[in-house]
Amino acid sequence: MKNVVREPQQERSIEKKNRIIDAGYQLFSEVGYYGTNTAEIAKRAGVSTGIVYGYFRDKRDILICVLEIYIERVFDPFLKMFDNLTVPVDFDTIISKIIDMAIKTHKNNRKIHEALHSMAGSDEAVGAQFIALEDAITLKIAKKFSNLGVNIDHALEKIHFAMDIIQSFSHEYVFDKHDYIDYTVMKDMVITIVKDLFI
Amino acid sequence: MKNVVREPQQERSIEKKNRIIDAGYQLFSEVGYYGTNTAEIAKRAGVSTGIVYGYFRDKRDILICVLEIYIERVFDPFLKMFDNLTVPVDFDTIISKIIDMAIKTHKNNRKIHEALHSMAGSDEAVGAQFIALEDAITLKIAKKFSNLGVNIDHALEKIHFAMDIIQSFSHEYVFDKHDYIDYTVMKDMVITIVKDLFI
Amino acid sequence: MKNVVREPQQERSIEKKNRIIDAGYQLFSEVGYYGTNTAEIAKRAGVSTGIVYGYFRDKRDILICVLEIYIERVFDPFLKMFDNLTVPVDFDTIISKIIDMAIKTHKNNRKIHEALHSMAGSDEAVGAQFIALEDAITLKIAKKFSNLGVNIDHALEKIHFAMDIIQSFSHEYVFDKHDYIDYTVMKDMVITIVKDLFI
Amino acid sequence: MKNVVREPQQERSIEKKNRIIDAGYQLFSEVGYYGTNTAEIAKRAGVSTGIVYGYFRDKRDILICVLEIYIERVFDPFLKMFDNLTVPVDFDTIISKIIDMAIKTHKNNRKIHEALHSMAGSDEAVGAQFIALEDAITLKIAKKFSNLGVNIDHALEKIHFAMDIIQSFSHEYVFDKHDYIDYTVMKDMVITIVKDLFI
DNA sequence: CATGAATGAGGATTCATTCAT
DNA sequence: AATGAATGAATCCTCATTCAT
Repeated sequence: MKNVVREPQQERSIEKKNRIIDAGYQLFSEVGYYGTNTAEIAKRAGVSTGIVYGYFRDKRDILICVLEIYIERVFDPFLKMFDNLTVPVDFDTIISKIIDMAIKTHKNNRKIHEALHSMAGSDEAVGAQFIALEDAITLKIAKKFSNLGVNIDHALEKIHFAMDIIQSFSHEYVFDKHDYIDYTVMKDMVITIVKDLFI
Repeated sequence: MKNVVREPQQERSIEKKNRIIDAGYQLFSEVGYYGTNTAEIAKRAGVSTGIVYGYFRDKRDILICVLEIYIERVFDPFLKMFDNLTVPVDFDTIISKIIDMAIKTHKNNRKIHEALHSMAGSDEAVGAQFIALEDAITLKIAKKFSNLGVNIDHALEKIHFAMDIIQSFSHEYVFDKHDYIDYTVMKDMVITIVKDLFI
Repeated sequence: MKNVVREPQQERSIEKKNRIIDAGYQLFSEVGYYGTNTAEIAKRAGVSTGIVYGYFRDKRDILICVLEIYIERVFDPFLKMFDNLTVPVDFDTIISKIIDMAIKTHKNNRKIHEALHSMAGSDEAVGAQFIALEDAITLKIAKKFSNLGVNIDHALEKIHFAMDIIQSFSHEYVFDKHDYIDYTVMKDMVITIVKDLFI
Repeated sequence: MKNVVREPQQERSIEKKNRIIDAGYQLFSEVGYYGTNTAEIAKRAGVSTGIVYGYFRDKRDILICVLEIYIERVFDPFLKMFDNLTVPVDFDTIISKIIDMAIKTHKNNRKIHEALHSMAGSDEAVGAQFIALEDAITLKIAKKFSNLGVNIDHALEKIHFAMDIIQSFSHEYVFDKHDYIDYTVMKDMVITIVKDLFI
């Protein structure tokens, strides 16, 4: 029974595992998955190369954990925005808030976002995680509306697509920086479009 | 003077260079940039590994050329759609056509699209190319409208964002396949939204 | 004073040391010396990896102990067969019995036998042990005959060689399984040959 | 199609492949399979580590090739001894010759013999090769006798077992060196025994 | 005595790139 | 211009052994 990955119970161990994930997070952000080697991760985490394999099956396993952290960090606050929603839904406010948050998280995580997304194509599990995430968000929001008694035609399609648009815009906003674009104008466009979808 | 990359003049040479690019195109599509090695590219192209470095500075150089071909293949026909545009602009028709074409090119090039996009984050030149491309399209379309005497408020922002939405949807359409989504419905949403932007 | 190997006095300790040896015995049998790692030995023995080095200098030291156990288990009963020998020696019976026992022990210990023998070539101590063992057996049997007043020309050579033949046959019998060989016939050949040596 | 092993056509290449095999042969002899690393093999062969994997799938592949060479070197001359056999068979002479040759080849190849045999237990292919070899020898000799019109009861068992005995003796002769054994006496015993088998 | 986390040297293998022909 | 053999640094991962607790 080789390749057994320790499931750390000790506080110190958990902290060490987290340090490794953090190091991976940073390095994948900085130089991408393929630009990072395990020795570097270990060094950055302040541990030996060997122990990395005490906590993770392999390098890819670190990637998966980084992905989990990323999702937690980026999407959990996003989902929480819908917890306090009340009727009548003030779409104007919520949409604006969501876009602001999307921009903010994109800004704070732009490099790791790129790095992870670029793996989605080649690594099945990573791709699946992203899809699962979109599903979770779409379904959760739909359920929320349903619970509030708000009926929306083609709710799933609208929610999903609104998300796509917002993502796309946030990405645009944070990365591309086409200098001929007035992003304030564009942001208003997004708000209008998304609002129109739901009202 | 080492590392001089031959600019092939002979027909045979040009054809050989293209074969290499094609091989790269295929392999990057199939297994991604990091999953491909130069020996494999050479073999697929029917040339020796050595000569690859006669035509290309390094492996990345092949990537850049593949990217060029990709852009040519995918975006040139896209741009041509606007050549025959006449006033009054039939937005309904043109938007529908564009979406159909976007879906079609996404379908035909889904793997290479993934592969190249995943490089945009880690390779500056690749990222720059994508941005330049978006610029070219946005500006060309804007100019076309201008030439036709069609005045649109915030034309650049609208065109750019319309493109983003269509890209996003095409991607969604071709890749994700969330089973709870009715993509026909979504497509109509996209058409409506984009039309509303311009009318 | 580092690296001092504890000589366990406590009963519990002795039992623990034996458990480690047993674990080594099993694992060396199953996957060979190089296919076994110390962590696995510790786990199988139900002890920590660290304490293994409390009882053994290093991994090889476990091997040596396993070898001792092996010799004890396999050859002691063999030697005991000669204890009750009486004159006139009934070679027919004793040879037959010895062959049967050799086959039986080979069968019961085939894997560890392989594992240990394969180390004899590369590890001097292991090789020496095997030689010492053969010496012990040969000399003990010779002495027995001498004590019984049985005189045999070139007794040492005959005994030693008889042993070789029987070993070789047992090995053949248990391992090779050439399907064109009738091992019953072969066994009779062995008995005849060995008998002829001594009568 | 990765991991393609060059099948060298060029003279220079064949010579290089042989140099690697020879280096493996030597090193496996000197320090065993597990005591040898590929870098060392490459160095000894005067090539780079990389090219080793141009000629061999992996380290084990080198072992297999070494085994082939070993078999060729050791057993081919052995088989050739039977080519010129005529009736009536002079068992006395041929057996004596075979034993002499067996001793000689054992002497010349004692270390590699040990190294390869020690792998037979853990590597299925190596084990199978040894068995196939014994089969080939046994069957070839049997056929020879048959072709010569020499009829032997239980020929296969006798030939096989004679081989076993000779092997065993040669091994004894070359390796063990129990100092109380007179190997000249023992050799005569072997000759007598084997002769008695066939006459 | 005991634990099991930690170490880090070592090893097999890959692959972008160069070079002799 | 072309070949493909050759290079060797780099990488992932293992595991015997040590050490803090």
